[in-house]
Amino acid sequence: MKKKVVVGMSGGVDSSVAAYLLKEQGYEVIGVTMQIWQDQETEILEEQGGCCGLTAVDDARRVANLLEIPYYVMNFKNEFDQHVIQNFVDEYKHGRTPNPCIRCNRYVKWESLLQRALQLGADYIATGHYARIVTTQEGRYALKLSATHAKDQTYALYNLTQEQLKRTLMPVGDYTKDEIREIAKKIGLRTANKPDSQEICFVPDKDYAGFIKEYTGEESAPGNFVTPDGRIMGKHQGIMHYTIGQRKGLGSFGVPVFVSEIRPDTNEVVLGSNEALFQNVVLADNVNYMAVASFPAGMQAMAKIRYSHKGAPCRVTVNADGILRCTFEEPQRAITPGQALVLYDNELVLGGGTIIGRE
RNA sequence: UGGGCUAUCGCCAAGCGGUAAGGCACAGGACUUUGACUCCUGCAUUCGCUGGUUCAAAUCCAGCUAGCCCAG
Repeated sequence: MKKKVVVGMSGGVDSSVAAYLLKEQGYEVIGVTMQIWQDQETEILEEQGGCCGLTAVDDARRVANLLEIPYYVMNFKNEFDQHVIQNFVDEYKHGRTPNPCIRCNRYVKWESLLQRALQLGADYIATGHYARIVTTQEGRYALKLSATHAKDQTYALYNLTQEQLKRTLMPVGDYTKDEIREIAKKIGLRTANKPDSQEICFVPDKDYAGFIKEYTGEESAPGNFVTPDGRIMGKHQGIMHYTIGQRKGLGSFGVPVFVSEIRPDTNEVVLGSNEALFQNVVLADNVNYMAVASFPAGMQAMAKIRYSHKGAPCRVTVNADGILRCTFEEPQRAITPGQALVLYDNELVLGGGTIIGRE
């Protein structure tokens, strides 16, 4: 009997081709678009290529018709609000810089979608992510870099659980983006040239501080820009407008200045030179183990501290409280609390955690 | 009220008679399934104002205005 798979279809090229490939491979494919966030404004902006709007549904439905697979739209707005948006807002209010895509993947795209898929009698869920899933000799599931390292999305997926990975297929991870577009063109997908999505999908105008203000109904509290030694340099608009390493929007001080620290307790934003942004040690919590069940003390790894980070060699130790300590060989720029630390062994994702501090 | 000094883009600042450097900020674009960073492009027909000298002035001269400092 054919294995059944639910494919999360965004209407974009990648997930469309994923559905096609799985059908070719002999799976019984069901297409699903997750409604996670939508309002009048985003519907318009979605046309530039988002992941969760009306045109997404139209495009996905058309692709499903073309592939002759069943297609459903599922509502995950509550789950998205609860696990992604609320956390996003809360993190910013505390002076941290969250990566909502990571939580969306773990809690919405996987946890909730997988649950619904299983209810439909599916064996797997699948997406159009550029990553591969492998099993280790110890029988663990782990993400592996996609065929094109340039287009890799493992960073945003480090937090998936063993149970989730066990039931996941990522068929486009074996191809390059160009190959995927070729396939899309070959099978006549009208979305073959649709641009890649970007920006936070629920804040398409990039004004996330404005979004938080609207969502919470609270004004952001202005405070002081200060030097590392406490001298007041000016007024800031509220802590949530800033992130570590930021240069734009701070005002003129004669030389470039960057946000080096955010102090929610005193509502201060510390400004300093670019050089002051480099540090060697990252502390992280909520560690998720992927390719290995634990990290032996002093373990060597390559670590990424943000999505676009190329990765750098480091040594890792986890203390009794479960706090991960990662010491880089070379100082890294703008280690930012709230972002994820993801550890790699060559192409394999060893695991990762949420950055809570640095030294 | 005498004497001296200074007035060039939002900020800092080159220029010293030959037809307005640069930095910061800002704007737009590129990059990017997070926030940032980075990169590219743009940004004073005009030099406090008014006259004068000169082929030619932000650059020299005079007056005016404003700010700063010293003396009263």
